[in-house]
Amino acid sequence: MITQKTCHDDELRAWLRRYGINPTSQRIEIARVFFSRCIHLSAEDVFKLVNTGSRRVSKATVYNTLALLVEKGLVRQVVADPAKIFYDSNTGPHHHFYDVSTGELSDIDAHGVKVSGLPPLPVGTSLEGVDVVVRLRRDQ
Amino acid sequence: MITQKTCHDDELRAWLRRYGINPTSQRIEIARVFFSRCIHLSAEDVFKLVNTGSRRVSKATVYNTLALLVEKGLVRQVVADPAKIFYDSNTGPHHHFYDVSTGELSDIDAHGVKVSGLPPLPVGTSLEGVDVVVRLRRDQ
DNA sequence: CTAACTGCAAACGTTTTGCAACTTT
DNA sequence: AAAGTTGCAAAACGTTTGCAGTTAG
Repeated sequence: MITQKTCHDDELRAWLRRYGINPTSQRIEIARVFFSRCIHLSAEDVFKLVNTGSRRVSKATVYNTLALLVEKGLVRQVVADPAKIFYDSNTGPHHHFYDVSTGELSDIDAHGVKVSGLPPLPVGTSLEGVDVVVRLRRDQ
Repeated sequence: MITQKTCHDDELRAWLRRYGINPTSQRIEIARVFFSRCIHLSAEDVFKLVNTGSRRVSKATVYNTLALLVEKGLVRQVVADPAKIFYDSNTGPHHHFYDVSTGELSDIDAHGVKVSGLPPLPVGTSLEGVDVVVRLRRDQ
């Protein structure tokens, strides 16, 4: 299900630096999993992926780095599952299908999707984002 | 912030029974907090509210009962905060503002709000619901 | 040398679970 | 007695933190 594409470290290093992140070897490993095909990953997924084979990255570093990637805008958090946070390397405007039976998250291109008729924001606040989660259940 | 309206036990008993829930004294206490004004409550909120004064309801029972209320459709879960689940006694169609600075959740009436242009559901799945969470941040 | 980063383990807050005791029929 | 419900404590889970040790500029 989770595929891993090999990327040159130089590419990843450049990507991180472009966003003002010091590219350490652990951060490059973590960046690699987001550069690869699968874009919806929990912290646990990332931890497992970077620790396949001989590499060793601790949980603390995974969480620290994920927080850093979110802060710097390379990756965004998706709150869809009560149990865990997903990290999404697709930072363009889009929404999500969330399969409550499997816990799987998939993209809905924001192209064409429109949310209209929202009331104005409460005064003294500014918009962080609009999340649309379409929850669905697999039929038996 | 959290107000409590007194309700007759008979009313609450009837409400629970209507949904096929055996109305024990603890379940009545928990139902009471949802019958009252405030509709967005975390499990912790409910635990505190039912344990003001002399009443004693354990955490396990709070969680058991909340799960039961969700299963029977008296209350719905709202996933907006990564740290905790909200329970919402407003089961009609509506959406939410979520203030990321305070953790406060407030309703957006679905009246007038329209989500259009969503792609068809994946085959073999059926719709559970569409959640729209407008995340906002308090200005400093 | 210094500042930044990492790993471990322990702590944290929320939620779940096992089980004995208590109700209710 | 049987079935359903409750409370406690302990455990589980994802996440965060403190700090000593390591690495990189």
